[in-house]
Amino acid sequence: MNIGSIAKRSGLPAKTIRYYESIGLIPPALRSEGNYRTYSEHDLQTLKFVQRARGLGFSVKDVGKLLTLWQDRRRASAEVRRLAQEHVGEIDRKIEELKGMRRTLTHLIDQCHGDHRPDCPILDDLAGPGRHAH
Amino acid sequence: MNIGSIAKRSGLPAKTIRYYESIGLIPPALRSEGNYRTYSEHDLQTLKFVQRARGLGFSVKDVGKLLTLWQDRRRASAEVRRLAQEHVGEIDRKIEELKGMRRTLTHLIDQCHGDHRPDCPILDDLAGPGRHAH
DNA sequence: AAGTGGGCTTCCCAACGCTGGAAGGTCAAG
DNA sequence: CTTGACCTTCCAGCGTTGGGAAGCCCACTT
Repeated sequence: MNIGSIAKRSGLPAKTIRYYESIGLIPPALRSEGNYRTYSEHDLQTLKFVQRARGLGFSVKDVGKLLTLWQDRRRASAEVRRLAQEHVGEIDRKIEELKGMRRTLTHLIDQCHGDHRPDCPILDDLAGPGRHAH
Repeated sequence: MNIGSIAKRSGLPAKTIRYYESIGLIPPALRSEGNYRTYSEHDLQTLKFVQRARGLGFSVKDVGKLLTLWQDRRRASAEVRRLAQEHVGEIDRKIEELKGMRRTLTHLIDQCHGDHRPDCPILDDLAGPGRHAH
């Protein structure tokens, strides 16, 4: 299986697969006589694993840890659980940050009549404190 | 006022201010005899504006647009409002994406006993369909 | 045998928004 | 005059790709 086929089947672009190899996230692929990367079904499983973990927002670094744990049959599930929980914590922080922005913005938008006139509470607020109460 | 002072007062690191100047987000600062950047109170207002807009998650590019609108006394507030609404849309998309990840992760975490044993539904799920350890 | 077209290779550059560091100039105080 | 804090420019890198150039490989047709 060449990189194009495994790319389609794993859902990861060929470029990304080469990148993951270059940074050591996945081991170097075997090469054919013509120097093409060749992949097995097992490699496909690995790449699918990576794709799903990335889809859940894990950093490439954390995906590396997960891969190691996955391949270690003696790992403690607590370790995986802890990684996942930390990640949920990060996600929660991001959500809260975004919600804060959202609150402020919608509040400002509500106050802005949004017509042809230049008066604009949004800009007024960005321009500095003391012009509007939140 | 040198860059260090305005950095402290605006909340933006000196490096960042130089960077903003280099990409044209803010106009080049006047220079002292010794080639130091010198800033006025007006510049401070501009930098504070930038800092607040960035804090609301606007991209540097959009901050540029907001600055232009801010300085144009004839602008229509509708333009600003539209920019802000688009930004809220982006924020909503990000929040939904994160919430989706969060849902999946917490579901998996709930199923993982998280002790010393190797059995781990989180990894089983990442490994793909049909591989559930039951 | 030669050509054609697609896939593969490596390498470099761009993107985002900074951040760090090196090498050196300026300034005020002791 | 020296020290040390501040400033200058330039270069490089972070993370995760995506784009594209230049060239090799392979299977197919003519």
